[in-house]
Amino acid sequence: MSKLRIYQPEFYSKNTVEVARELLGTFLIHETEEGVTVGKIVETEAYLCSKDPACHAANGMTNRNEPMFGPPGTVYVYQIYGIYMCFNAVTNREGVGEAVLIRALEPVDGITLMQKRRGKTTLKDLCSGPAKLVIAMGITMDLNGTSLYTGPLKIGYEGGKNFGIHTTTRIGISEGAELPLRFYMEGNSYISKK
DNA sequence: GACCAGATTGTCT
DNA sequence: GACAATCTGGTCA
Repeated sequence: MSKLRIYQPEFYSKNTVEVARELLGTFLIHETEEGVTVGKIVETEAYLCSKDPACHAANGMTNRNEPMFGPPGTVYVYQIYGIYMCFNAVTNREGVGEAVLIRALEPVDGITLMQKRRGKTTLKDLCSGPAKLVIAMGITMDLNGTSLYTGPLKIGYEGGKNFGIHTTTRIGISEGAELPLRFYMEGNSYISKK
């Protein structure tokens, strides 16, 4: 993990679908006082502003989705169903309102800390869902609006990629559910759903 | 294994 | 006042 390279703003400034695909196989790193946790991203979803009723930004900027309209590489964390939270990486350009939802991670480092936070020991249960990985990584609303290249939460990569990418429809939404905007790493057993 | 109901609260209409 | 980019734990097979 020592030769991880952190993605710079230019990486997030591209087409949202392209960023969602390229994020697969990269590493999410969170440095906290409790310790460092690292997970490999194995599942993502793209949320496009235009023609995507499921996107929070589809109906313009509100108090909640304001970070989505920030510069690319901004962290967008929001609470859902009262008790859970989800983590997004803002993409495209400032003012557009698009982002990539991180849906699942494969635990890489700081696993005992993840197990402590989750109250579970099974590796596959630690990060196999958007709300689970937020808990395992120790992500909170404090990170909302921070930067993925200067803050404590970062995304980096190492080496090349050698795996297939599956494209399917998204999960857990009522509108725009037919759009093929979910991507996951082929053959990985840490995704949220097969 | 599959299916289903309940939890619980910020945000928007 | 209704809903939401979910998870968990229960039941039934």
